[in-house]
Amino acid sequence: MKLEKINSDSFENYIRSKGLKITPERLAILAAIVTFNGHFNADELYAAVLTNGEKISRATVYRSLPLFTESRIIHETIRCGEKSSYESAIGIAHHDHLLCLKCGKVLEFMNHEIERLQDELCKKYQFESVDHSMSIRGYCKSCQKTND
Amino acid sequence: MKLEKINSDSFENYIRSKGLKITPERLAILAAIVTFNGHFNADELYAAVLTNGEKISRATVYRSLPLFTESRIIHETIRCGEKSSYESAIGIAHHDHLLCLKCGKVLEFMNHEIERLQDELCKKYQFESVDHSMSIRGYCKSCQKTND
DNA sequence: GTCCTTGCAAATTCTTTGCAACCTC
DNA sequence: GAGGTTGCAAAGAATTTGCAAGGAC
Repeated sequence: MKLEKINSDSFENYIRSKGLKITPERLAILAAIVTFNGHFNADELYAAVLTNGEKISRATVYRSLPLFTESRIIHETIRCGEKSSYESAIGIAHHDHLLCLKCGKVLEFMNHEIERLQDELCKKYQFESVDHSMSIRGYCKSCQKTND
Repeated sequence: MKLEKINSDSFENYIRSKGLKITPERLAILAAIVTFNGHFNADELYAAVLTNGEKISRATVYRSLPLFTESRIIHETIRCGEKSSYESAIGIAHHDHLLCLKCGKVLEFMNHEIERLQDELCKKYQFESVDHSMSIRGYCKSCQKTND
């Protein structure tokens, strides 16, 4: 798939530009990241790599996470109670989140107008944006009824 | 100060409505929260309570955090690398964040238009909003020059 | 008096690190 | 071959929990 190729390229470029090395472990982790459509945490990523039949250690996953965030393959998203959570930044339309405090459901949405305002803001503050996350916490439709 | 009274009331109402109890420890923690203008984490909150001359245990602070978030006195904010971070939600105008990936600086801003759009979105999804956080990651003005 | 809370210390959970062997460039 | 990388197991950091004693209502 085209998108994946582009992304593995950008990862490899980053790695090389830093004088680091492409290893089978890192490629296995990248492959696992690509399979995620939504959010994942370190442990889920580790599990996904194992599921793919690759044997690596948890430490390697943890050590690779900064490389992937720095090469903008993934980014850290808000944590809502749990551990650090990441999200693949590739091949997915950017979106923001509505988090239900009751059932834990995550609704994703995308609003061009908000995106545009964010760009304006960055301009105003002369801030070079890399990515952003927005999340609204509250109660989803079905939890409002049962809300105590 | 008026604001503080209002907030300690809302905390006490919440506590009572749940059949829980107002304790000196909880009040000491609330008092410490009020002194924060910005962000803090569990340990900083614990330290602040001690600084105020109150002797409580770290476990009590951890156990109280959910109570304060549920009563909307504080809310969890995005974590950027560190531990869970909280922010007092009282007496402070709501704002969002620009996080510099290089120097770690946090710029705060507030944009009414974005707030308004968020409200619209919630309406559209029939989502009852409690609070929200938005953060834009990137490079601040001074770090762009030295950016490698 | 009942049931919630606290402090303590131990237990968990998540993440990082030291080190010797190993692999990439 | 030099220097980055890995796995392992141990170390660390943050947070949670069990339990007996204490406190709020």
